[in-house]
Amino acid sequence: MYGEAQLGPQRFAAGYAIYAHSTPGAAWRVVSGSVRLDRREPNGEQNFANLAIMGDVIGAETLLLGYYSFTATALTPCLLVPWPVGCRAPASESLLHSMAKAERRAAEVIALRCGQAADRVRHLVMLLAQRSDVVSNEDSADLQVVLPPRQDMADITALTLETVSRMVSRLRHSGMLKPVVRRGCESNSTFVVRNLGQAPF
Amino acid sequence: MYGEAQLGPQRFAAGYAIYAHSTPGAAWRVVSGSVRLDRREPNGEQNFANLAIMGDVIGAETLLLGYYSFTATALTPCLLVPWPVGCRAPASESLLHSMAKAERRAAEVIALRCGQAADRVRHLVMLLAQRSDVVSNEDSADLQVVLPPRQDMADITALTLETVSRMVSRLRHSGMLKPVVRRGCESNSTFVVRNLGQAPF
DNA sequence: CGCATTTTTGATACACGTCAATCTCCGTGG
DNA sequence: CCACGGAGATTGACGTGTATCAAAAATGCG
Repeated sequence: MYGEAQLGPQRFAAGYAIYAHSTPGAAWRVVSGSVRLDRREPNGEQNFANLAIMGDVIGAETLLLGYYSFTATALTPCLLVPWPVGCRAPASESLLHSMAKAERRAAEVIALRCGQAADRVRHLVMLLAQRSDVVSNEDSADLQVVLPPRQDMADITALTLETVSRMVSRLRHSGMLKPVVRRGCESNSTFVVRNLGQAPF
Repeated sequence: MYGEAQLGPQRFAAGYAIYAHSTPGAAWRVVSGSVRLDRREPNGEQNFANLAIMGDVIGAETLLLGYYSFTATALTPCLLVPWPVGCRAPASESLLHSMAKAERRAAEVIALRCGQAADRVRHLVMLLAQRSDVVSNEDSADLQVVLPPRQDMADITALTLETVSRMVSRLRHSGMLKPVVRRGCESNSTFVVRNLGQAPF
């Protein structure tokens, strides 16, 4: 008997290939972290196709096809659990729920690719930012974010890694992003997010 | 008794508002034509969120929520039928099928927003092009396309309408798009598409 | 036919891409 | 412990593709 669906939560390190296009496997729900989905173009390239974050379901197409349509890669350290499992609600309702969420996520990713570079990067940061579990003592509105590598951020926003790097630097200087200090040096991927009076969107 | 789900196929003219965000209604399948979905931003604006073409299901979220999450507008004359109706397959399979298709469509729309302007417009044209029912006598590989207004094409590709207009002109001059003649004058929305040796995508 | 809307075309400006050099961070081995 | 090398990130200089602004042309509608 295959044990895939019975496996428990699974952790993946940043950059880790979670599953590959057209291989068999099951669906997962993203508990924490962020995942990029890529599709194989007719010419063989792998291009960014979608983004999954906390609460999103990935690989649902395997329930119908038996194999994955996309390739999934961990952008940041992430935790996945098999899906659907222990759904109290009927299967179709669970499906509808994740379908509705997927459509909203797709609309958000599409929105990440219009407007000026500064806004795109800022929106991406806000999308990835989560309420910080650790540093919740000082400012109640503070969030934390683990940014993916610059090249991945560039793929998501349809910018270049140089432009993304410049925009992240600008956000740091403006005070919106404050690097977290570990072992005496500032991380360039983990930040405290301070949403200073920016328009809610 | 409400008759929505029992209604038959329905036609919409280009530019017609099919349904509005947060109003009650049912789901539809697009039989022909193209539809844009918009989402209401926190600031009140309506922004392009997704594209639906032949075979896509729109408004599936109403099965769960009872109301629409997006606003739907006809980009070109289109024909919709209620969904799901007369599904021989079990409901969950039909759902999965449309979910998988929605994910692939989202990936395609995301891909329409990267690369150079010329490629983006060309890809959009190829996405909207259908095997022409009428003019199928001369060249077997010829397709036909009804282009949406330039402003809508601009919203979809994240370009400006001026740039889109220039790219369409360029495609016309390159011979890829040939305007259909009606009442003696060339249409600027209906074209015969000739995929001359361009890369398969 | 005349007016409003959409589309086309042109001139100019600038935001971002491109290319390249430098810097930081880590792991490896002497 | 430090030297070395590779990968990713940062910063700068410059060119270009597209946005912007503006005007004319084409189209559709009453």
